[in-house]
Amino acid sequence: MSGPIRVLLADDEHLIRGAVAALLSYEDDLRVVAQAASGAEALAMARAHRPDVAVLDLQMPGGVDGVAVAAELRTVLPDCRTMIVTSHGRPGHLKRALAAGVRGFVPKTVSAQRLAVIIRSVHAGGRYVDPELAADAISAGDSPLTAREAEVLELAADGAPIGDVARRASLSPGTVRNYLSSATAKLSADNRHTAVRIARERGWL
Amino acid sequence: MSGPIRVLLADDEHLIRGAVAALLSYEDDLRVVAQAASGAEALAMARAHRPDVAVLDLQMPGGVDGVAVAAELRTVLPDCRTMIVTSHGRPGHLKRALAAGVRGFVPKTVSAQRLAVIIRSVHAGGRYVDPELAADAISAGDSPLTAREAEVLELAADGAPIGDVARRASLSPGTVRNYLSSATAKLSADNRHTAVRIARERGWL
DNA sequence: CGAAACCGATGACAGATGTCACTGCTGGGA
DNA sequence: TCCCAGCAGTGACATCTGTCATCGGTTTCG
Repeated sequence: MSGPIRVLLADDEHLIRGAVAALLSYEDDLRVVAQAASGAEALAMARAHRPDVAVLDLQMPGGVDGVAVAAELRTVLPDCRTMIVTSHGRPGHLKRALAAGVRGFVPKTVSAQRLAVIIRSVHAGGRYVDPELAADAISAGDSPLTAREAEVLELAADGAPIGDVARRASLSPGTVRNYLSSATAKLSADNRHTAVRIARERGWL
Repeated sequence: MSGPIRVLLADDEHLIRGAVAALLSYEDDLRVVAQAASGAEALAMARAHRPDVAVLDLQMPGGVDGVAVAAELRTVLPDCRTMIVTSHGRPGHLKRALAAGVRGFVPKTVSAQRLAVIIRSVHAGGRYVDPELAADAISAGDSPLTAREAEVLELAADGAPIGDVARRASLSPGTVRNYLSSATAKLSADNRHTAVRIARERGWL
């Protein structure tokens, strides 16, 4: 009753994008109608080709990552289902993705056949989250950090001294120290640097 | 006068590995004779199938990365040319790779067609290094860090306090501080944490 | 041999950092 | 309404860190 599923593929790695496109083309009911190498390009392509499903790499150059694209697509093309494919499956990414309306979240370790199956499932209105990533996300739990704590920790992530962080956050150095101290305590880390690492691992940053 | 080029493909991401294998199979003179999802598996496969060219992902699970595989292959299968494919092209990786006898170093942003061309070139005895990565490596230059400085910086990379680092390095805390201080100065960083970041970026860690 | 570089360590010092207590202010929620 | 959590700040204190000078030992190179 309907034509093939129209797929948008976004991945900055040409080798992978092209190769996946080739493999998916073996499936009669899937058609890759557009490809993109960055988040911005993905949005432009989506507007132009109006795909049924957008398969997005999580990390792409240019600041606009897969989740951002998904969030934008939800308003621009509400009928387009989105899914994320990624190499590094941090729990927090999964949460962000689901919050952005993403319906599929899979690691790149899956085979192309499985990917095709999942694309069909997502297109049909289903959801799919890699079981292992889901387990990680559940065990990681919710972030205990308040908004400001996370914000300040983010600004301190590059290892800059507190003075710099305070200036960038437009806060008093003392306040910054307090936030970093409480964040460090909540993550039971030795100092803010390990706190950053832990928060990153948990996907809370 | 000779058969197709026998290729070993090693990448932990099944999606990519399978897809690249499929694309390379379009080339009449290339044949993917073995695939591996880890460094150890790659070595086993290489021993069993004796490929002409090994295409290795830089980062693979299990401690044995692409460069380690290449180094091992040089003694086990001296006739097998090796090349590295990677997503993150840090200058230092390139150096390590070349030192390990790798003859090709390309980012995953290349197309499959180009990869095929490069495989042929490497098999014919040529070398190929991505121009952009080469430029980065040259501009990054050699590491100014001494062996101990790099070692201590590595141990301090997780943000652990100096006492821990000293214990793990079996050094006096004072000595650790001195090494970290000189390393920080050489990298003109604010503190050891940013020094770690800079060294990582340059591939000196 | 002498010089230079690296390794390992100590001591001293200033400044950065982590921790705690305490003060206001604000916006919910019971 | 009161109470609590979060936000923003100050002050004080102990500790950690970064920096410097200095020492003795070793390798290596000219």
